[in-house]
Amino acid sequence: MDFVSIHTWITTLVRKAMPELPDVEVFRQHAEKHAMNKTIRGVAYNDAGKLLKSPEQTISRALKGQKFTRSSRTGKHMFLKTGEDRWLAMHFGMTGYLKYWKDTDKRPDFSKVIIGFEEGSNLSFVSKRKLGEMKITDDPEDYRRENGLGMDALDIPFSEFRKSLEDKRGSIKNVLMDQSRVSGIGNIYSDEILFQEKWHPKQRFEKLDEEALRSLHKTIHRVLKTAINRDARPSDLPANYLLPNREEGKKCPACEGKISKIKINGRGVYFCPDCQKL
DNA sequence: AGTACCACCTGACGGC
DNA sequence: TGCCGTCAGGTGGTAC
Repeated sequence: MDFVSIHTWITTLVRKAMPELPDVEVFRQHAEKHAMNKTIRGVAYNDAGKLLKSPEQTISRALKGQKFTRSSRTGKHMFLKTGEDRWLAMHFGMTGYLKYWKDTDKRPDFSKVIIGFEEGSNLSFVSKRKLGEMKITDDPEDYRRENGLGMDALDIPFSEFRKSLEDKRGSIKNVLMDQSRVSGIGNIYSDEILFQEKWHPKQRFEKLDEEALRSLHKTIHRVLKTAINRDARPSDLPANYLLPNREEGKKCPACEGKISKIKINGRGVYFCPDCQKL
């Protein structure tokens, strides 16, 4: 193994916190497993800056002395209930994640907000950059409406899927990532879905027929579910998936071709030009 | 309406 | 070793 391969291998291993739907679902499960029904002693803020969309005081007041009693998620947004009509809403931007920890030497770097429980453990909102958000809302459903979020990509039945996209036009890549129609799919997983469906990213969405739409809907569900079952670690996805090989020039897992990279709206898009023809 | 591009932020990495 | 340019999975706004 040469140096470049070793380097790629290491970055693949340590790469984490890719907050699209599967990642946020794993954060939610992590919170559900560790952080529920424990009395909150207080909240500490560390360079949280513009992450906070509610004042520190509002967040602290909503959490202190309370317990998280429920969790929910829509797309890439997650919610923890702290009281009657009080929910902590979180979005993780490009680098955020949640981490439950006990010993001080386990505190993650870049813990922007630390929720401390009376028993001595903590839940960190970790983010290297300040692109995510945290706020208090009285109802996740209102929050969803206010933010113009479409139905969750994992929950949406086919009839709703078809309806919410019926007048939609443009590249299939952009359509999949439009959070106002179907929420939760980002740049990474849209690449995987298109690879599985063998659509070129620039395929016009409006050209898809009923059968193609049905297949797309099924594949969205399958890909997201598979990722969640593997803790949203791209390197653990099945061998016939694109994501473990999402790198320019790498061998396509389905044919003898090589993976290409193009730009769409300034985002890096990876696909196999032999499998995914326009 | 769809697309391109910039801005928001800041760490990580490659090249020199 | 260090400086500098480039890039990154998020969203939102603007201009065409």
